[in-house]
Amino acid sequence: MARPREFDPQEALGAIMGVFWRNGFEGASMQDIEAATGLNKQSLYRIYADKRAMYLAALRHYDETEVARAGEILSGPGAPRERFRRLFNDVLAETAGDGPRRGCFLCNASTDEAQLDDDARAFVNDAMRRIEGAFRDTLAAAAPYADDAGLRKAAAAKLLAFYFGLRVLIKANMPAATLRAGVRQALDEIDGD
Amino acid sequence: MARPREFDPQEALGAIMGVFWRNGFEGASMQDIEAATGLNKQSLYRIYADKRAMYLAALRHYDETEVARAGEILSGPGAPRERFRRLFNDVLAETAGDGPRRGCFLCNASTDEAQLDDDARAFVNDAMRRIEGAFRDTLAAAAPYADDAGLRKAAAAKLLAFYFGLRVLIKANMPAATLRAGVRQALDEIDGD
DNA sequence: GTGATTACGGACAATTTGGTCAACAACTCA
DNA sequence: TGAGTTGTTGACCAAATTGTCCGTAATCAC
Repeated sequence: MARPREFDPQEALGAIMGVFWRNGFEGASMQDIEAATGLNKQSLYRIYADKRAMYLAALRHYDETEVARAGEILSGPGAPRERFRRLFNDVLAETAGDGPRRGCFLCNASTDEAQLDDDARAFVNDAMRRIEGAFRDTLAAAAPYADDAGLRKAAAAKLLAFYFGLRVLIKANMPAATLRAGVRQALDEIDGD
Repeated sequence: MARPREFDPQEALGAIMGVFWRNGFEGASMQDIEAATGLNKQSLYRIYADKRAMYLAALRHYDETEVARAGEILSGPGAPRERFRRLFNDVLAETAGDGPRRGCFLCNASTDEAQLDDDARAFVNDAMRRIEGAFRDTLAAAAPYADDAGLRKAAAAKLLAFYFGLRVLIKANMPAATLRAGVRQALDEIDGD
């Protein structure tokens, strides 16, 4: 008994995520969000209480799409080294074009930390822990990590730092060749068949 | 023939750096800077043309103090592994207290990218390249890196990503024990005596 | 048609932002 | 003493910020 919604909320959320991902919280103005979604403030404020709610929703959306995508890659077939190769190559793909490099939304958000509320901070930290867990699970697929929880934890932590650092360097416009060499080196150090 | 300056510009610059380091460019208001330096806007604007000049000066100051400190650690005595151990331990020291973890100013700045001008962006990128160069020079101190430029480049890129990733994870409040394990693993993979 | 909901545009308010200006006090050097 | 510079305080401005409100058009169910 009412006029139906004409836009797709998920599509709008994707656009919102893009803006925050690129510009950060303070750096993204409502004007930017209006332009990216093609909606105006009223329609947006009907869905979200305020700008922070939009940011939190964008973080969740990132988690459900990009982080989930990494999880799927890691839970695919093959030995750990092969799985990480797919993951790192997927990340390196961002260096292909010459468009702007967005890096990792979680890293960006954790840098925005000062401007964020506790909810957002906790969400980011939790998402990073979950990625670490996925790294550990991936390593557990083969020897020598399968039988050595300590080694698994250490290797996962090392790869996690490498992973985020890689994304930082990508955003900082490091030459792709340098990054590829680093990835090759990191992959070579993953044991197993 | 004039009233002398009553504050130490270097000291003020250190305080300015701290504010931008913690809060980013947009996140740091002039009020914050006034409070941190103990000065008021007029005194600040007499030294710096505007807020961006302050930010750029803060980046330079970071380069001359913190980045230089890393360079000194790396150019110290010992085999490459030993030097990187000192560097990483120095970075991990930030996890000791329970104060706020600031992470790496360069990483934070590169995230602020969208808000920055070309000068700041170029400076950050250049500083990262110089750190990469220092990593390469450090590896060149011993076999097998001394004789293999390709290996040196790849290992330096890998360690660079690990280094920045480590600082991201520190800022994201990763447990110190996890990070120490990752550092140990990364160090073990550095070849040489 | 009537009522209800949605979208849009513009106007609006309240606050905060970076940055400027003026006036006065404090200090050094000649 | 007096000229010249510096620091401090406070007022002030123009612009941008988030968020609200109103009026109008469009679209559904009844």
